[in-house]
Amino acid sequence: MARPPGTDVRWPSPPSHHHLEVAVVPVDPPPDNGAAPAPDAGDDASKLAEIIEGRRAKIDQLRDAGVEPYPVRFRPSHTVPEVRAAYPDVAAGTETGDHVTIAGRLVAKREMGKLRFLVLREDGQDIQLFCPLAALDDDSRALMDLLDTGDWIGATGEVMASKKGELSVKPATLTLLAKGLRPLPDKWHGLSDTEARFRQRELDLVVNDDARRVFEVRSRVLSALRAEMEERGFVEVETPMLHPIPGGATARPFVTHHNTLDVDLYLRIAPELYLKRLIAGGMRRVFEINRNFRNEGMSTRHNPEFTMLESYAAYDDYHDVMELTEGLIERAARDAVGTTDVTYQGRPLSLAGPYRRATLLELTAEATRRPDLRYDLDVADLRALCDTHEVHWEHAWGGGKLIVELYEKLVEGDLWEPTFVIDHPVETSPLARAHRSDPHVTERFEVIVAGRELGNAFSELIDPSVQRERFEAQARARAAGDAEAMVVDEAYLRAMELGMPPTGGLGIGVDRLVMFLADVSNIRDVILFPTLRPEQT
RNA sequence: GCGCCGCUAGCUCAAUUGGCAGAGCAUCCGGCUCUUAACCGGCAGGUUCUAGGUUCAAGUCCUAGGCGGCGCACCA
Repeated sequence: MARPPGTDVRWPSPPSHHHLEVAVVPVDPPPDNGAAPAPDAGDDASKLAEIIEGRRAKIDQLRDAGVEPYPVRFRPSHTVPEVRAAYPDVAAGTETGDHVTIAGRLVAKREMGKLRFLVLREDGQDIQLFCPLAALDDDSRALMDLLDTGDWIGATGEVMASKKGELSVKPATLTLLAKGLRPLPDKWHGLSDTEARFRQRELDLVVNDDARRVFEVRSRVLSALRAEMEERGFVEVETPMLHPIPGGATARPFVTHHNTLDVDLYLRIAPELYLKRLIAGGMRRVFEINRNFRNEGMSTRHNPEFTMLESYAAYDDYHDVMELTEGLIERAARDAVGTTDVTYQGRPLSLAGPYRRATLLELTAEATRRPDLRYDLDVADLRALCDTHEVHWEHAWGGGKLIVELYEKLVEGDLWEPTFVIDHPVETSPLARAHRSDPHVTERFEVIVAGRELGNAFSELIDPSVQRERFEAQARARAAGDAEAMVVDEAYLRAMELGMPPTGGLGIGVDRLVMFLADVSNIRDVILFPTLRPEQT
């Protein structure tokens, strides 16, 4: 929460991280043991307050008995998954003679008089603690009665299997590692309230196996992308998140302010311009995986901060980048889920290349049944075509923009299998170079998967004079009221004037790639702490 | 930004045309040495998201607001 001094994110307004917690139900402080004051035990919920108070009382009892409820260190000999893996089949009712020390969160207790069964969870895997009270030392037996689900505990004992064949550890000692104050969600139904899952991701991770699975997939995707890039000779770099002027994409930025410099800065909407300056400087192949921020609408596919992979490779054109894109997506799929043949939202999806390649113009011509479709058709004709298909248009738009709008409305959503939609018009592609054989379009592609844009790439524009003209056209659009249009970036132009080799550039939406591989439909399910309105009380 | 839907105990959910707010799990108390959604008995737990309104009576109907989900718009 604490921001570095001197920064102050002004948009959106800084959330109040320390709204007053008014204790409606008074909670007696623990008697004089120096314990921290109650965080917020006394919400309006009396039952919750009662539970928390009961657990505080247990902490007092523990301290009175000389047990530290929040000790400093613990050394397990094995993780729970390691124990499970090491003893795949212990015959029912047998003891192995092997002793282990394990740790985890207590997630269930089943008490049968003098025999107790505890369930310990670590790294998403459970193991049973088989606890005849007689097998425990005195301290552990006393501790047993003060344990609650949610507590972190350690256990040392023999690996065995119960009469029903459940792999178990029979502890001789139990150690409290951290006392939990709050109850766990329902052990059977778990936590299904979506808002609670997003706001309290830690709870989601404790009780929902699927949440853990999704973020494991995400982690493997990130590793796979890095491995593939490195194997292809790319160097990972980090470029600024604070930009003096927003650039590299058409999007509305977040504004912030630096106090010492007394200048407004923008959270980056794309790293593109900085990465290309590195290419101009002679770094032959670079990539960055990091956050971008766009101050625009939120939806199941858009979070205000999202993760992009961007890469630039000297000497390459967009055909090379298509090959790279296929390699990255295939690698991510294989490493993250073991196959390129996945199921997304109940429908099969093959991520194995090579992907279909089709021009934006031919796809749109087909969808509109206008084989004569061209970018230089009379604008009135194209506007009429938009009207026919109920596509909104504006007078400022030229033929390129009109055809792109038709494409997005009529074509994009229906492209299920991965498709390279290539050769976008110059009008909507200010940073891409003109096509080598068609002046109306650029050497650009978008890779579409399951009807959604997953990546965007082009043969980069490297001619500084043309780039200046494109910037100036954008600046005119901006002056005319287009808040997303680009501004002239002189520092970037200066780098291009130094000389930039032919370059192939790529951007892939990592969150969306994870969505396909984890088979989830809401981007918030692949972002640990998605942007939400601040909680109010 | 617009539309639709949702919000009831710590969690998951009920509550008939507007008629005494309930259950399961969890908690608390008692019992139980092979349970695994353990079981059995008992106690307790509520600002029904908020503020107004209609009504003899509102969880339920009306108005405004809050938060979330989904769809549309915008974008990656």
